[in-house]
Amino acid sequence: MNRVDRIVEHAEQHCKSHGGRLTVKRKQVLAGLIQSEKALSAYELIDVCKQQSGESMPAMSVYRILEFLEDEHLVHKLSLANKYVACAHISCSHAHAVPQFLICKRCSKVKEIDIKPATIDELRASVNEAGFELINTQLEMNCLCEGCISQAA
Amino acid sequence: MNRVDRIVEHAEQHCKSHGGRLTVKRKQVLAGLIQSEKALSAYELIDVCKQQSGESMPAMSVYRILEFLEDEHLVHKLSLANKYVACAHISCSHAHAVPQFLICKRCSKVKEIDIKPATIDELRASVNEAGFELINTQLEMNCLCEGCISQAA
DNA sequence: CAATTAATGATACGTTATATCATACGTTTA
DNA sequence: TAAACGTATGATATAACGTATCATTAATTG
Repeated sequence: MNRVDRIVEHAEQHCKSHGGRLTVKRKQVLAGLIQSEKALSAYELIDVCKQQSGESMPAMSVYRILEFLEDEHLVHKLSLANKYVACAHISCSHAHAVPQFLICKRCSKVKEIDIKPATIDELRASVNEAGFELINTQLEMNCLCEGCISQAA
Repeated sequence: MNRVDRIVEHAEQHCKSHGGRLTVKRKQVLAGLIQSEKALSAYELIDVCKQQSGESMPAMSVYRILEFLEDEHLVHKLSLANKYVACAHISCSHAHAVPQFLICKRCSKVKEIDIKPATIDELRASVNEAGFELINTQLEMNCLCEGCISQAA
């Protein structure tokens, strides 16, 4: 079984464990995202699905499915790029904190990292000093990835 | 002269100082953003301009003008909210570091803050550890503002 | 197996943004 | 001052992104 299938299988177990159903369509979408190894827009994902399965996938379905996958924490929406990316930790068994995302502005490769809690605390303190309150700590940062840095050089 | 006009005047001086032209239309757009004291979508801004001037402003123009104002650092685009906000420092004479934005998810009020450089450094270090490189430090964070916090309570 | 709930299909529409070509306006300069 | 040039705006079309709604099909449960 290949990498993608293994992850999808984990995802299915995850869903089953609390009554969710990872249907064929949903698997297609998730597999498309995992396969591509980068963030895709909803419409790029439609193309990927079409290529992989032959049949076309209506935009409406993709959005519905992405919403489901987000609720299941299998996919993250990246607002900075208006794209979606498979969670990097689907196959991990332990719980994960809110992740932070490094998004390559050039090739859309995404790295999901955990920033030191102390740094997050400092951030939150700065926010509170300003009278605001963080409602989540999902930071998204525009970056260049290793590959694109060396290409640019 | 009122607050908005004073800021617009500063903006005009800023543009003139290096050959930019803050035309009537551009002033309208900028003034609309300053007036509203929160982030607006391009189309909300069209409505505001229409109300203020009577004549309608084509979407194309607003986008062009927003681009100009961004280039002049008079307006920031907030990707997290798909909205635009007037720079909080137009009237300041000193140079500013890259700002960070606290965006109230409920009412679109925006606070532009400077996070402690040390915190930014830690952030950048985390990013570099992951093999990526920050291409800018404009963080955008989903928050609740003071007003909305107390309302929610 | 009927009833109910969940998922998908189909269609339309709303919102956000860009491409392109034409027109008007300001400057410069001959 | 008029031609020439660059900048700004108008007008129109279309691309890209996302949601609303109702119908239909599939799965689950009583």
